[in-house]
Amino acid sequence: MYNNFEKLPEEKKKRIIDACIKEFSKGAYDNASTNNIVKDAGIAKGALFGYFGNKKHLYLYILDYAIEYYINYMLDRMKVNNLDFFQRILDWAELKISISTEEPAVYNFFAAAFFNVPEILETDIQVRYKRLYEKGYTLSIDGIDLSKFRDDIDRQKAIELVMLSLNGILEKKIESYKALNDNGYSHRQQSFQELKEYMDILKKVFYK
Amino acid sequence: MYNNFEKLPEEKKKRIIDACIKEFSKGAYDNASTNNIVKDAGIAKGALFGYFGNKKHLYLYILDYAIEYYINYMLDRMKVNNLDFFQRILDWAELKISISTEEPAVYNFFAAAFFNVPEILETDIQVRYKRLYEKGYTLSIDGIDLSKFRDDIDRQKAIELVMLSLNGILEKKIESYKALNDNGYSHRQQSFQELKEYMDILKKVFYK
Amino acid sequence: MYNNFEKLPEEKKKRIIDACIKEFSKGAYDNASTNNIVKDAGIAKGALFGYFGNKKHLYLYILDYAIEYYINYMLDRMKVNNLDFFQRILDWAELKISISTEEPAVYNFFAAAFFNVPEILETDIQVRYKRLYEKGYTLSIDGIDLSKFRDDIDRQKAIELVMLSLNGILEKKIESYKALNDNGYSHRQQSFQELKEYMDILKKVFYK
Amino acid sequence: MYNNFEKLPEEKKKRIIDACIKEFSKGAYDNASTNNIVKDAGIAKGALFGYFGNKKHLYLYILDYAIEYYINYMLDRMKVNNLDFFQRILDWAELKISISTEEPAVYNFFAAAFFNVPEILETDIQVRYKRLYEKGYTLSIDGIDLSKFRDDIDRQKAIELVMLSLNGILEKKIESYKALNDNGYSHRQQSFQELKEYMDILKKVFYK
DNA sequence: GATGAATGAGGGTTCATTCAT
DNA sequence: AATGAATGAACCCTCATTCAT
Repeated sequence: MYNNFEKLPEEKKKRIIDACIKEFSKGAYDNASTNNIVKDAGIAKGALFGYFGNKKHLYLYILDYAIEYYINYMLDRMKVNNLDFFQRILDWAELKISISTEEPAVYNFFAAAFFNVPEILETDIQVRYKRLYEKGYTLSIDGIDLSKFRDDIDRQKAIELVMLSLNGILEKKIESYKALNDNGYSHRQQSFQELKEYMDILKKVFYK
Repeated sequence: MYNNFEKLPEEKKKRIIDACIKEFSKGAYDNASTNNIVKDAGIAKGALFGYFGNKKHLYLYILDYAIEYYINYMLDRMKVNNLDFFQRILDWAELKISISTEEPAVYNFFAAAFFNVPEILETDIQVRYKRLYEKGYTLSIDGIDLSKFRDDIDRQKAIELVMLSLNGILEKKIESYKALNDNGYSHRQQSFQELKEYMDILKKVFYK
Repeated sequence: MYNNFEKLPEEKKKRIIDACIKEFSKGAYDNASTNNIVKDAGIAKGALFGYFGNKKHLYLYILDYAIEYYINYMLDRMKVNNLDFFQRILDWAELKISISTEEPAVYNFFAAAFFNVPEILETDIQVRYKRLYEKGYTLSIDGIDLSKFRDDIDRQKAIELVMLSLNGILEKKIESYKALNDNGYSHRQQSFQELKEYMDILKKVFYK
Repeated sequence: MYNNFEKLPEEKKKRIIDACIKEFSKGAYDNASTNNIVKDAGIAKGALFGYFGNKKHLYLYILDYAIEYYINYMLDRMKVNNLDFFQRILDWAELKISISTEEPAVYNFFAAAFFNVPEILETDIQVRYKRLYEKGYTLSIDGIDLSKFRDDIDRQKAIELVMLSLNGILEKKIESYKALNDNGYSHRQQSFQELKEYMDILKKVFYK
C-alpha cells in the first residue's frame, strides 16, 4: 500500500507527513487544503496524488500514522509495572500532557479526527476509534489490582467514572495551554500537580 | 449591533436563524455554505451580508443566539428548588437529553461550535466557552447545600469531578442516539436510568 | 430553465453562445474547455456555471440552440412549393452548403455533436439525433410526388439511397472547403454544379 | 523512423499497439490517456515517449498501423477475380462488417480517427484520409467490367454514387450493432441481406 | 535503454463577498 | 433596503512530458 510514498527518503516522508498533520490538525477534513500541504512540504501537486491517490486515502494514511505514533509514544514511556490504578492513569495523563506539548500538531489532529467526521470517512474513522478506545482501556486496567476499590460499588463503572473525570480535567488543562500559548515546563508541572490533587480525591473516595 | 437584522419582523428573523443553525449544525464552520442558508431562508444573498457583514459575524451571532436559547431552555425548565446537588444535576442532564432530541440542530451546532474551531474564530469562541462553562457551574451549585459532601475533600473539586463525569457519560449516550438513529422515548429513559446508576455511585462515595 | 442566462442582454448571450459553439466545434465534448469559453466570451468562470449549472447542461443547451438555429435556417429558406423530390433536396443541399460556410462553427459543432459521444451524454444526444433525423426526413419528402419514381423498385429505399448519396457528396465537398480554406462563392457554386450533375444522374436512373 | 520501437521484439510491439488501439478507439485523441496505454501494455511511461517522442507521433504511427492492417485485412480476403462491380463491393461490405465485429477496436479507432479531428492533427489526418479513399476506390473498380453500366451516364460518377450509398447504409448498420450491443452472426447476416436488397436496386437502375 | 516519480498547468466546480440595479 | 448576478480565487484531481537513476 502506498509504496510510492513508502519508498521515499525518510527526510522527505517526514516533511510530507508533518505538512499533512499540520494542515489536518487545523480543522475538519473538508477544510484542509492539499494545496497548503504541497506548498508546505515543498512537493508538486501531482506528487501527493501519485503517492496516495486521493485526499481521502491521504487522510486515512495520516490518521493511521498518527494513531501508531501516539500509541508507540505511550507504550514506550509507560511504566507498565505500576499495578496501582491511579498511579497508572496518572502516568498516562502525564504522557498525554507531554505529547500534547511536544507534538501539538499530532495531538490536535488526533483530537479533531474523531469529531465532526465527514460522511465519506464515517465508517473508516469509526473502525479506528473503536480500536483505539479498546486499546486505551486495556492499557489502563491490564494487570491492575482492583481489590483496592470499595466493595460496595460497581468497579467497572467506578473505573469509567475516574477516567472520564481525568480526561475532562486533562482536556481543560490542555485547552488552557493553547489559550495562553504557554506550554512551558513549569506550567505543565503545575497542571500535573493539580491533576494529582483531583486524582487524590478520587482515590480517597473510590478506594477502601 | 446588527440593527438591520434586529429590525426585521420576527417571523423572518426566525426563518433566517433556523436556516443558519440547520446549516451550521451540519459540520464545521468552513463547510457551511451561505448559499444553502439563503436558499433555505428564502432571502437574498446580499441581504444576509447586509445584516451581518460577513460569515464570521453571522456565525458568532448565531452562536450567541444558540447559547442564549440553550440557557433559557435550561433555566425555564430547571426545578431550582432542588437543593440537593445530585438531584439538580440529574435534572440538568435530563434537560440536556431532551434538548438534544427536541432541538437536535441547536444541540449539534452547539456541540460542534466548541470543537475543532477554525483559527479565525479561536479567541471569539474561547470567550464564549468560558462564559458558558461558568454559567453552567453557577447554575449547578447555586443555593446547594454543600454540607452533605464529605468533609475530608475539597468540595469545589469534588463538584467539578462529578460534573465532568456526568458530562462524559451524557455525551457518550447522546452520541449513541445519533449512531443508532434512535432517540425515542424509551431509549432516552434507559439512558437516563444508567446515568442515575452512575450518579448513585458518585453520591455514595462523595457524600458523607 | 436557465433563466439566469435567458435574462441576459442579447449581445452578451450571443457572445457566450458564440464562444461555446466555437469551443465545442473544435473537438469532442471532453476536449472543450470551459476556461477557453469564459476567456473568449469575456465573462467570469463562476458566471458560466451560474447560468448552466455544469458543463453537461451547458453543452446540451448549446446543442439545442444549434439544432434550432439549423432547423430555422433551413425552414426559412426552403422553397416548400417544390414538389419534385430532386428539386427539393437540391435546395436542401444548397442551404447546407451555405450554412456550412456562413456559420461554419455551428455546422462543425453540429456535425461533431453526433459523433464520438461521451457516455454521460449518450442518451441525451440519441434523443436529439432521432428527432432531428425524422425532421429532416419529413422535410425532404413531405408533399412530394413519388409517382415519378420507377415502379419496379421500393420507393422508400430509393429515397434513402438518394439521400445517402447526396449527403456523402456534400460532406466531401464541405470537407474540401476546410482543407483548401476556400469557401468563397465561386467555389461553392462549382460544388453545387457538380452536386447537380450527380443528382441528375440519380434522377435519370430512379425516375421513370 | 521510430527505430527504437521497431527494434522491439514483436510480442512487445504487439502489446503496445494493441493497448494504443484499445485506448484510442475509446474516444477522441485528447481523451485518450497515455497512462492507460502504458498500464495496459505493461511498459514504462518513459519508454512510450522514448519510442515515439510525443503523443501526436504515437497517434499517427498507430493510425498508419491501423490503416495498413485494415487494407491488408481487405486485400487478403477480397476475391479479386470478381469482375462484377456489385459483386465486388458486396464482398467489400461483407469484409467491413466482419472487421467491425472481429476487430472492433481497430474499426472504431479507424472510424473515429477521421472524424472530429483535433487541430494539431488536421493536416496529417487529411493526407491519410485521401490516400485511403483513393486506395479503396482503386480496389473497387480495378479490372471491373464497366460496360454493364448504362451508357447514358457518367460511369465514374455512377460508381461514386453507389459507393457512397453503400457506405452510408453500412455505417448505419454498424452503428446499430453498437447501439443494440448485438453483433452476433444472425444479426450480421440479416444486415447483409438488407444491404443486398439496396444494392439490387442500384444494380437495377445503374446497369443496362 | 528502460524506468516511473516528479512536474505544474489545466480540468470542472464551489463559494464568500461585492455592487449595480 | 433588498436583490442575486458577477467575480475570481481556491477546491480536488489528471495529464503529457521530462529526467535522474
